Amino acid sequence: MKSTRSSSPQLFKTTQSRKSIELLEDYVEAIDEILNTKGSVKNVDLCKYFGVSNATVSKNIKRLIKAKLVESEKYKNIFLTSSGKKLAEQSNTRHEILFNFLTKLGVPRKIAEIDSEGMEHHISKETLNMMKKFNNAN
Amino acid sequence: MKSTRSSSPQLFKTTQSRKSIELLEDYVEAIDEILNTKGSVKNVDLCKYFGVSNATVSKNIKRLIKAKLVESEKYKNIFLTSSGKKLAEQSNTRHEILFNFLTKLGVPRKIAEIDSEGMEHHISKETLNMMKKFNNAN
DNA sequence: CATAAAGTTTAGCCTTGGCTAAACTTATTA
DNA sequence: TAATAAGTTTAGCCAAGGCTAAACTTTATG
Repeated sequence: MKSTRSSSPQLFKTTQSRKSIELLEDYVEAIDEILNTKGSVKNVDLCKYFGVSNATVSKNIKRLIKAKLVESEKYKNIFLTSSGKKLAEQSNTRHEILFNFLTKLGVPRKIAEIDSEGMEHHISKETLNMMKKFNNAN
Repeated sequence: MKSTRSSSPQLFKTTQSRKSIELLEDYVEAIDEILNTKGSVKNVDLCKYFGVSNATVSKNIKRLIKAKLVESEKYKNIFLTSSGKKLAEQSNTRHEILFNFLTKLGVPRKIAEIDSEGMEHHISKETLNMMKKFNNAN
């Protein structure tokens, strides 16, 4: 019943890089979603989505461009590159599996949405596969 | 089957504060664990645990002291205050529920350990309760 | 018990991801 | 179409959480 866990020094990821990957993933997911709902994406859409300032979005879009995940000309619309699209789809799939899993577990949709948002960057392929199995069986 | 999720602009937490809480929780958990295994905690123990430099630990310990979660005199052992202990216990409980849940779901221990480490700060009370139920039923 | 080794803190640097204010561009509208 | 409004970028700030190198304290050893 208890199944005590072992101490886990240094399974801690290289924090700097991990965090910035999270940000990139969140952005491509958001851009993909906004594209699918309103057809185009600009700075202001992402401000609203993330609840941050226009300056912050502008800065982060530059990071995405440098990472070759999005394309955009000054003052113009924001697009996903093909690798941006690929990443967005991967993130989305993960997100969906997790969200479905939580709702099937009995978590209310609203809360499942928040939790899956938070957890999605911290789940291994293996765990995700187990969740998929669970989803299919329930 | 699909159960599409709603777009979730601005369920994004106030990132700055959230992150620093995560750090505090990780530290009190680590301190608690080290205390329970080797009886005392010093800078070097936390360096090994987190895989960061002595300078980083020193700086973070100051944050913990400012937050009244630990007590420590210069160059001396590190202790948890009563609120530090309380926080450590809460974090531990969460961690354990999550870890047990993942293993019961079929995730290998090693991976469950890593994943629960990453996810524990992003799980709501509600989801945790569902996991507890699942644990008891399986 | 003096000196070397080990451990801790401090100083100063870097990057990330926030912010506001100001400058600049695009869109609207009188 | 000129003037205003709306949107975007830039500049410059801040805090968090990393780092190394140097200073300082504690512990161990010859």
